[in-house]
Amino acid sequence: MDFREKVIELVKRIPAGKVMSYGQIAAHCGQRSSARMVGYIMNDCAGREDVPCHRVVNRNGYLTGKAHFGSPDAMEKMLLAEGIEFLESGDNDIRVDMEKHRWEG
DNA sequence: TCTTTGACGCTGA
DNA sequence: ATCAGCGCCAAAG
Repeated sequence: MDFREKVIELVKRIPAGKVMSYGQIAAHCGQRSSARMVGYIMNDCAGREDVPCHRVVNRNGYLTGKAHFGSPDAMEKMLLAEGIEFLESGDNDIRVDMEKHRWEG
C-alpha cells in the first residue's frame, strides 16, 4: 500500500458535510510532515468525481486549492451544497468552520 | 544529477 | 496577534 493510495482511499471515505486538513490526512497515512504531498496528490485527482478533493482544506479551513477547480468558486459551492458552513474574516476571506465540520476519520 | 516549485504545518521570537 | 524559518518529498525542467 502506497502512501499515495492511502491518501486517495482516505479522501474517498470523507463523508459529505465533513472536511479534513492536509496534515490530518498525512498523519493518518503515516507521514505527519508530508502534508504538501497530499496537496500534490490532490492535484492529480482534481476533476475526478470519485475523489472528493473539495473536502480537503488546510488546517485553518482556508480553501487553498480552490484555484485548481473549474472556477474559483466551484469548491465553495460544492461545500455549501453539502451543508458545510463558512466563517467570514473579511469580504473575500472565507474559511470552513473546522470546529463543526472536521472529520476525524 | 541538481534545482525549483508547491492545494502544508509547527515552533519560536 | 504576527512573522520568519524549517522540515518534508514528489515531479518537472
